Amino acid sequence: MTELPKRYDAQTEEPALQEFWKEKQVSAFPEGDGDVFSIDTPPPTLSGRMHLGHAFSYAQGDFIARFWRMNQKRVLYPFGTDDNGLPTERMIEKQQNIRVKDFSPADFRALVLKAVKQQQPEFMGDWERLGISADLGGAYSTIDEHCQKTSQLSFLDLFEKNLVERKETPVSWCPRCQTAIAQAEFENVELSSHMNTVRFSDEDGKELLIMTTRPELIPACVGMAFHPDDKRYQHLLGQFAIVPITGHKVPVFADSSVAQDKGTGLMMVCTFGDKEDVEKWHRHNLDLRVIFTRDGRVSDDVAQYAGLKIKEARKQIIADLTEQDLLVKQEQITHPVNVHERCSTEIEYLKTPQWYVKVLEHKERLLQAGEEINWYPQFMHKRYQHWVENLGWDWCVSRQRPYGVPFPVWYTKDGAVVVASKDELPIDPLTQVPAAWKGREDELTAETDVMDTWATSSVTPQIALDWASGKPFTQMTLRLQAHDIIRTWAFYTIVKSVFHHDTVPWRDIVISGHALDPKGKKMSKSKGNVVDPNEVISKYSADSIRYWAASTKLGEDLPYQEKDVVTGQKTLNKLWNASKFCFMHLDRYDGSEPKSLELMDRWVLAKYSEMVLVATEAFEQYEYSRAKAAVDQFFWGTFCDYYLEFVKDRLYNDERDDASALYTLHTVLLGTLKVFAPIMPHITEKLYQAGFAEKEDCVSIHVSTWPKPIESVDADAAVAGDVLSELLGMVRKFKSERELSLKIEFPSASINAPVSIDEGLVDFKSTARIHDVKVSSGDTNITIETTDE
RNA sequence: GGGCCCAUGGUCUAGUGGCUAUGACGUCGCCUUUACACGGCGAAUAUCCCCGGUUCGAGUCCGGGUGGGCCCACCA
Repeated sequence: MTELPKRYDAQTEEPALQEFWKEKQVSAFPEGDGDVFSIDTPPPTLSGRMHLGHAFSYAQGDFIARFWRMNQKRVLYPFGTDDNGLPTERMIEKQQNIRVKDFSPADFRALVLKAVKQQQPEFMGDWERLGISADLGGAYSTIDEHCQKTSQLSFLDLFEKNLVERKETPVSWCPRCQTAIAQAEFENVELSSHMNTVRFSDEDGKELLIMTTRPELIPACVGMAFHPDDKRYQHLLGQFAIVPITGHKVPVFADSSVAQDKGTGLMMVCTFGDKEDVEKWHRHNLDLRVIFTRDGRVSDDVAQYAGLKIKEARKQIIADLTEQDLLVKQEQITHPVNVHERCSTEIEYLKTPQWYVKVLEHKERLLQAGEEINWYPQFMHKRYQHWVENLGWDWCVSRQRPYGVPFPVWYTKDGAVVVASKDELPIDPLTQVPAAWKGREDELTAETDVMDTWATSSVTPQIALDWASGKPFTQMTLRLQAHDIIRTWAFYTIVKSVFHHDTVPWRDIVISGHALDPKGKKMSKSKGNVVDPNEVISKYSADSIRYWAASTKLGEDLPYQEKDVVTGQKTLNKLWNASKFCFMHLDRYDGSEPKSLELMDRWVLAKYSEMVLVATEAFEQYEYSRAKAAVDQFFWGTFCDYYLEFVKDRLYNDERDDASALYTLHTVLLGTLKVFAPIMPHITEKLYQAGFAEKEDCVSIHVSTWPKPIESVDADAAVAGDVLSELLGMVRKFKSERELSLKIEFPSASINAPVSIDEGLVDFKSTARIHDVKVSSGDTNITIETTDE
C-alpha cells in the first residue's frame, strides 16, 4: 500500500489525474453491447472561458454520467461548442478586428472554423480542469461539416414532409441585426417613453382621439378599431377616419380584442407596430402601408420623414403634430417593450419572405410529446406546456445574416423552390448547385439566408447519434439543461425529433437551476458580480467547486457561497486523513471475510448500508444533492466521529479482533469513496489508486462497480451502536462541561465495571476499549457490560 | 392579468404526515489524544412568513393572505 504524503495537494494532483484518465481512456464510450446511457449536453458558445453557470450545470451532468458509468452502463456523453449564429459572428469580428460583410459567407465560415479549431482546445481545457468526463477529445462544433450536414438534412426531411414552408408575412424583425428573429428570442424590458394623445377626425371633421406611444407609425395607419360593446363609438361603425399628417382615409371597425378601458378605447391599427396590429390586419383584411425599411429607417414612400431613423421620425412627427395642434396631451410613462435579446433593440414587424417550421398546426402532438418525457423536477413540464399552448407564431428559422448554416435551397426563374438531394450535403448554394442542375446554373438563384442558430442546435441528438450518416435514430436517455432555455432548446429539439422520427428525443429531461451571486442575484458582467470558476479551482480545487454544485435541490437556483467551497475543501482533507489512518492498518488486511463480526463493526456496516441505499436511490432520480448529504453525513458523523474512535483501540492494541475490524474498515472506506466519486472524482481516484485499485484489479474508481448495501447486518447491532454513540456523546459533554481533556483517565475502577448513564461515569478511553458489549436497555437506565480480558 | 417556484436559527440549506426540526458557515467555551488544529468536543441561537382547515398527529397536506424569484401575456 502506497504511503500517502501528509497533505493532499489538489493543484498538482488534479491535472495529473486528468492526464491519467485521458491516458487510460476511462471515460471513453465502451465497445460491446451493454446498456447505453446517453446524455444530450448543451454545446456552450465558444466565448473566452467557462463561467460559473457552466461549471454549475456541467458538474451536475457529470455527477450523473459518472454514477451510471460506475453502474456498468455504456455512457455516451458527447460534447461540442455552438459556433453558429450572431454571438459567434460578433465574437470573431471583435477578436480579429474585421467586418463580416467584407467576406463572402463561405470565407467567413472558413475563418470561424479555423478560429474554432485553434480556440476550442483551450476553451475545453476549462471543462477538463473541472473534471468533466464527456468526450472532450471528440468535441464537435455546430459549424463543422458534420453539423452543417445534419442541419441541412433536417431541413430537407421537414421539406419532404411538408413541415416547413416559405411564406411572406409580417415577422418580428430586428432593425439593428437586420434579420428576422423568432418569438423565443424576445426579451421584455421596461422602457421609459411618452404616451401621446393624438387628434384624428371622422369624415365630417369631428375629433377622434387615440393614444399612442408610437406616433411615428401614424403614416402606417390602416384602420381604427373599438370594442363592439363600446357605446361611445357605435356610430363610427362602417365610417372612415382621417389620419393626421398624411390625411389618408382608413376604415373604422369593431374588434373584441380592443380594451374599452385602455387609452380612449379607440385604437389605431398600423402595419405594423405589434402583434395585435398583425392580427387585426389579417382579420379585417386591411391595406398594407409599409413605412420602414429593413434597417429601421422611414422609407421614401413617406416623403416628409424619408431616411429618418425610427426614433428621429418620432421626434419629428411629434414636432409636426404639436405645430398643427394635433397633439392633445403628452405624458411620461414607462412600459414594457419587446426587444431582441442579443442587442436590446426594439422589435419591429416587417412583411418579408421567411422559412417557417409549422409548429402551430401540430401543437397537440407537441403537447403530447411533453407528456411522453419524464421531467425532473416534474413541475418543469408545466413551463413547456404553457409555452406550447401559448405559441402565437410558427417557428421562423431563416435569418438574413451572412454567417451560419446555409439552406440547401435555390429558386428557379418562376420562383419554384429547388432543394439539394440528401447525398450532396453539406452544400453551399452560393457556390454550388444541385448535381441535377449542372450546366444550367444560371437558371437558379441561390437562397442567401442562413439558418437560425437554434435550427442547428435543435439537432444535438441527431449530431451525437450520427443520423446524417444514415445511422438509425434511437431515443437518448437524458437531456440536461437549465430552465431558461426550455422554450428554445428543449422545445426545438422536441419539435425536430417528433417531426423527423415521430418519437421524443429523450426518455428523461433534467432541468437545472442557475448559479447566482452570493446575494441571490443574477451574475452579469455589467453588474461586476461574476465569479470566475477558474479562480475558484486555482484557489481551492475542482472537487470542492463540484461539491458546492452538488449542494442544491434539482432545478433550484443556487447562490454562490465561498463557504460551501471551503466545506468541500475540508471534506477533501478529511477524506485524505481518514484514508491515511485506515491505510496504516489495511496493510495487514488480506481481503478475507471474517467468521464473525464485532458489534461495533456490525453497527457501522448497518449505517453504511443505509447510506448506500439512500445515495443510490437519490442518484438514480438525479437527486445528487440528497446523495451528497447522505454520504457526507455518514462519513463525518458516523464513520470519522464515532467509528474510527471506537475501532482505534482494537487496531492499535489488540490483535485479536483484527479480522473483523479490518474487513469493516476496508469495506466501508472503499464504499464511501465510491459514493463520493461522482461528485469528487479526483481525490477519490487518488485514494483508490493508493489503496484499492490493485486489490480490486480495476484501472479506475470511475469504472469500478458501485457499492451495494451489506445484507447480513442485524438491527440489534444498529441499536446497540447508537446507544454506545449516545453514551460517548454524554461522556464528551460531561467532560466538556468540566473543561477536562478527553485524554484524562477516570478512576480505573470504572473501566471494567458495569456503568450506567445515570452515573455519568464512563470515560472516553474506556468506551474506546469496549469491544465485546452486551447492551440492555430499560426505561430509566442503560447498562453496558464489558467483558474485557 | 395568467401560470410556476420559493418562504426553516445571523447567513445558506435538508426536510414529500409521526418521537425533544438536518447540516454547513459564523458566534462563544474547552481540548494539542499516535488520521486530521486545513482538527476534535461542547454550547447558544428557529413563535419552521401569517390566518384558517383536514388529521389522533402538520414545517410537511388543503384553502386564503403576505413577501420574494422566474416564465408568459400586456406595448392603444
